[in-house]
Amino acid sequence: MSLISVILETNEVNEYVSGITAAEVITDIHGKKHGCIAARINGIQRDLSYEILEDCEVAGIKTESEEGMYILRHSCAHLLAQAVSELYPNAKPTIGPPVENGFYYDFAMENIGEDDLRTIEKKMEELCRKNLKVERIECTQEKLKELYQDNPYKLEIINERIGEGSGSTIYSQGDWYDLCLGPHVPSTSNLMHFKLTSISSAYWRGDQSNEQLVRIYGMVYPSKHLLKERLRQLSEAKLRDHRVIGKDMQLFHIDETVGQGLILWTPRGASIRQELQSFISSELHKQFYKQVFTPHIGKLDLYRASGHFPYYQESQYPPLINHEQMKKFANDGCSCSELANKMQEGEIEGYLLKPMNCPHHIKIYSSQPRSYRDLPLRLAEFGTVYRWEQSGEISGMTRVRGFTQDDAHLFCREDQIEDELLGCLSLVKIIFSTLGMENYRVRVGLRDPDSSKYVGLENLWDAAENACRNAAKSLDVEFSEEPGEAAFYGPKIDFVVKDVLGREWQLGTVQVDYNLPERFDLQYAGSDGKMHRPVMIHRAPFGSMERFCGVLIEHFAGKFPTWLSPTQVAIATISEKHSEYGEMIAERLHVLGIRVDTDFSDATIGKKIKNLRKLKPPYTLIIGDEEVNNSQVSIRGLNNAQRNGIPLEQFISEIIEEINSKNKNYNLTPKE
RNA sequence: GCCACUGUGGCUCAGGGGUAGAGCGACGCCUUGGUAAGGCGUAGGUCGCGAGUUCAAUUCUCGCCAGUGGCUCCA
Repeated sequence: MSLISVILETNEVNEYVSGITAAEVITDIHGKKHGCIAARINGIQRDLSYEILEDCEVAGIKTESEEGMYILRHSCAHLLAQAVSELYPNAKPTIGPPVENGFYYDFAMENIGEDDLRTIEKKMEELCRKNLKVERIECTQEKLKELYQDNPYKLEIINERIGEGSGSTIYSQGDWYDLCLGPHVPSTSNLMHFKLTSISSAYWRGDQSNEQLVRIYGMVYPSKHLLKERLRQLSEAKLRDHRVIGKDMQLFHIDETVGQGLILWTPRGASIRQELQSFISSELHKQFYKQVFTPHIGKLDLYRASGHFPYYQESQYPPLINHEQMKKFANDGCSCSELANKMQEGEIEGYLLKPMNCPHHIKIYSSQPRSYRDLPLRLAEFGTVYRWEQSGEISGMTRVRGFTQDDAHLFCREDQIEDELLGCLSLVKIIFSTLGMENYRVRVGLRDPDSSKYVGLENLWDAAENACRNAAKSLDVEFSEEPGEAAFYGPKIDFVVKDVLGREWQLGTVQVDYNLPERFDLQYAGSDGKMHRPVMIHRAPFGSMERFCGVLIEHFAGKFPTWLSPTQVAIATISEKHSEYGEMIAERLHVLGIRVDTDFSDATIGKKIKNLRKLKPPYTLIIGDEEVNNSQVSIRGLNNAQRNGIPLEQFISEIIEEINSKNKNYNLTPKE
């Protein structure tokens, strides 16, 4: 019996008998109620049952910790798979990892419905109550292949990841086991507080050409309380959802008779968009951008030249075919399938709803000779584009089929790229910081060296990727470099935010493009008297007005700062005899360009306030005898704070200053 | 596009083989009320669309459309 030295989290060193388990060490340090789910031994996650044979460092992993939660989720995924295997003997488990906020498990099995989830949950509860011990068992590759002879998915993993002659581990609980490296909770009884949340299809290994699997999602928490807390959070998040708020506040409307993914901006939403566009336009002016306007369609040949039509044909609205050619096809007895082929082959003439603004802007560039003195040329347009997004993808304002980019194309010399990128990024920064959007991540999308989808010369790609990296560094924000995330024509810098449900959306983007100038043979006269090829930068700091507004609605939970708010001032009168004064105020504010909503009805003041609150006005003016007699207003904020007896003129000058400064609650934060 | 679920007045939702109900909102009357629902009344629905089964379909079946959660895709 030999002694080993164990370094604890506190840096103390204890001596134990070799063969002691991680659990015993942790219990020795923290007592029986240590709240640990697993251990970290020499930095490696281990089961609590792990036997310690040599000198090492030991630390407990608390269940509530991020690490602990992932282990809990992972174990619960196993529990789910066990329940499914018992209820559906033909189901073949594939993989089931923990993910942010929960876990999922993919099965090759018959399709099941939501009711079946409840049955599976019951089975899982039953297995929890059985208090099954979760055990780690070492297996050779041969043994694993034998265990999984009926499961081609597991066999695929075994063959790929586990070398011949070596082995791996399975984790068993009761009669059931799963190929897994662990670690896991000690017993199924640790997994009582779970809920299966949804069901979907998924492709084996995420590849559309592979077999479709049934994916079951769930969540699990160490206590009933935490599970309930999470469910409460989710239902609160729903109230913040831009689709819910958009309806409540009448910001936009989507009508199935207009078309899927086509946004109708109603007056209130339109006022938000208008303010944002004015804001960005003024910033663009400061950076010497030139505003242009271009049509919503362009000839197919234009998009053949740009490459968009052939490359993205599946995700565009079908072309608008010329009448003449249609007639000719009809006379020739062209069948539908022949027509489809002609479209595929590009043998048709007509127009395309523009999927991108760049070709139009390029034609503006090349509409006259350019010299190096003209560069950089920055052409900006709120350009509306149309893309045939997959029907299952369309969602609210964040994924739509017609959207307006705050687009611009910068035509510059190669030596200007980095400065131009910096200018673009500063624009994004100004916008995000003005709106208080701090929770974004920056992604530098690079090419995937193994993929063939990218066009252009390697050395140009390298230069452009370096320029993006350097520009991103200037942001002083952490960024990730992601191979395979580049556009097919060049690298890019994306700004990504999360919505209330935790889904990520790309907003702003800055992309370097050597490809289109080449395709359209763009030129400028250099100082050397020779012709040169400019480089293009595509950039859209908002991304699209639709998506940005959707995200912004959630960011503010509908409570927009005064400069953006669809209703900037609401007015409610105590009784009808105050209507005249109310009208007068509304008129004065309206003339000053302030957006006002009123309620002068005969309802009680409490009711009027309640109703007006649905519009989420930053300020509600209450008008009664006091105010009328003294030319005052009483101001009620959305936070219910109150300032009474403010002279009307003072309120007007204060709110105008607040709006102009784009500050929230400037000088008008009501006293507590 | 794929899988699951959902679709009932403007909104939120109940109901369910015998052609529909509530609350809020709207409108009208009463009330003239000081800070998150005063009272009474009225209007408003081919129960997403189209077929089928049935004596009878909003309810059951099928197809389509749209929405929701995922998967895949995203210039």
